[in-house]
Amino acid sequence: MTNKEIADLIFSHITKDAEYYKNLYKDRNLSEGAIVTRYAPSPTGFIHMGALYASLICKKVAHDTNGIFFLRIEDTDKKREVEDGVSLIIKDLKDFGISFDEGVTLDGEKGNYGPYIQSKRKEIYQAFIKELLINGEAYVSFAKEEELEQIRHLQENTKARLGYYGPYAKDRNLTNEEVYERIKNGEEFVIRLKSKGDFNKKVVINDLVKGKVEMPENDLDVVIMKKDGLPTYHFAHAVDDTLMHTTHVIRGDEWLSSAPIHVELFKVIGAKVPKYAHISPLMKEDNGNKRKLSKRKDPEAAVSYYEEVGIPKEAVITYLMTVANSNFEEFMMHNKDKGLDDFKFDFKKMSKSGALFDLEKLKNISKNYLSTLKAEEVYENLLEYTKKHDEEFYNLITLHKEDTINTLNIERNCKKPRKDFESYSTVRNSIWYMYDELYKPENYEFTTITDKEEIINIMNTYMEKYFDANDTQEVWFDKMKDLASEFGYAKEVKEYKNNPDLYKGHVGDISMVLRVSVTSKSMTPNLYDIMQILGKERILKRIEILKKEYN
RNA sequence: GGUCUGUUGGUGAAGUGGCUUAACACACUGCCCUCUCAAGGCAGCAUUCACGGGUUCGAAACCCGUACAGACUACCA
Repeated sequence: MTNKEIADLIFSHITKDAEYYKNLYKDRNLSEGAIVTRYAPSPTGFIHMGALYASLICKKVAHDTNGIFFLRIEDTDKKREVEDGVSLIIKDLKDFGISFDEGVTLDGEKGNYGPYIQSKRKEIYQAFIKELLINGEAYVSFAKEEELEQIRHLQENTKARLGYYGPYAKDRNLTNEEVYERIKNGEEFVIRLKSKGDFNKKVVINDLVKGKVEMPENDLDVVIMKKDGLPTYHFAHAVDDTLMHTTHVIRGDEWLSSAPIHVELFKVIGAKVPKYAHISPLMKEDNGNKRKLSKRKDPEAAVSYYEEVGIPKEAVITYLMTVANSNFEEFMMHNKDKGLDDFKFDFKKMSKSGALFDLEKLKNISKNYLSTLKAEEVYENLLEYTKKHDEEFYNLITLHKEDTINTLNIERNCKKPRKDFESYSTVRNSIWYMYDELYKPENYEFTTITDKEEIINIMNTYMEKYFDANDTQEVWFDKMKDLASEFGYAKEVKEYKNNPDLYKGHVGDISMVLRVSVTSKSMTPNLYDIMQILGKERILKRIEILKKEYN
């Protein structure tokens, strides 16, 4: 009995061969040096940081070279699949500006190399497998779980290498007659690669990130088709990336160890091995050890965390690129007018070891990013954020739109803008006192001058004698000096420091009285601007509140 | 057990045999500036690159070994 008869028995419905598909999916006509990458997740839930990181790199590399970046869904494990998994992936990535030139979309597929969902490619994989079977490159295996376990025990006891290979791969030697019989009897089976590799010989992987890695050749008879007729990752990878003409496979470094399997698989289907880049994962410190950032254990690993805290997507992307390419940060520092698109990604600048995910650094990037926005932009984003997370504040900033924008604009339109906010969620805590509705001081943070009578005297005198809403900042501050002088405080801080005995304090102490009387806070942005926004009536009202408290 | 990979301050890192007395950035500390704050400026923070050998006139860089950490070793990806 021939191999072909076995192949026909199993794959009676497969009429096309590998050659057919190879001819069907012609080479992409791309310019010299164009890189084709793919992001190929399993639909097992929402996107996390590590996935965003990997897809960002894939996209960047492709687009830097006028190449193609496509999305393929690897759903060959039906047990782990999650409902809406695919749309979750697409939406989450889109939120962060990661979109695809080709592949699976929210409404159908786009591109000429589909289907892009592996479960829809069953016949394609099977055509390749059928051919392998006929050529004797693969074989039918009936080994059950218990049998495999036995082999493993034997290997452990005799300190042999684990796995289904060489002398342990008994089903290699099954006669076609026996195979035929057992299939006819309805016995379950898988298809395994009949490996020609030699463990004592080396394969070299020229990895774009890890460099030259030498490993023993694969000699494992790995499963290429599971009993449900779907391929394993290894085989699907070889077939898909051949047919879809992926030039660079960028994936997590947990795959590096199985690269020899993939090299053999590409060879056995008569295809060229793509270039590999095995990237290191984002890590997290855990009891003195590093471990992979985990979606379940670490809240900051969930992409939704940033939306909730109000850290802009742009900051997250910038941070990830900073981690990905160590020279990106310096590039941005020296090219403030340029953006991510102007930067050229380089695998050589990727770290070989996993970086600890640094939330502090991300916050700093976020803070800097927010400081570059126009007040109106901050306002719009703040509206969007509070609408979802802080309805009370949303209503207030909607009602007091102009005041809010003016407040956000304090010391913003200048060379060295303020960097008060690290996220949208921290804005309210910084400017709440600008809203009468929220202004219910529980604690006046007076510092040097704390005498209640003195404070009220200063405020009365200021309002009666010095206040004028039309003053420029310079005039206003000169008046502050006069006010200080009137109460026995030095006009200049230096003057006070030189002759501390001559004065009760200095002009700064007087400003502090005003600041706290009007906002209750000792730390605020420019006082002049704050008072301009509040206006005379509201300032007077606030002084009344203070007096009530202090009488 | 086997096979790979990694290890430079608290963190991310630069570094490709002499320009290194180890960039830069975050964090931290101090000073300056200043009406407070946020910034900004300046300075400090690894006498040394996990450890031990070797090669060399010269090593963080090259070689060997050890330790530690991580990955893989599924009909999961």
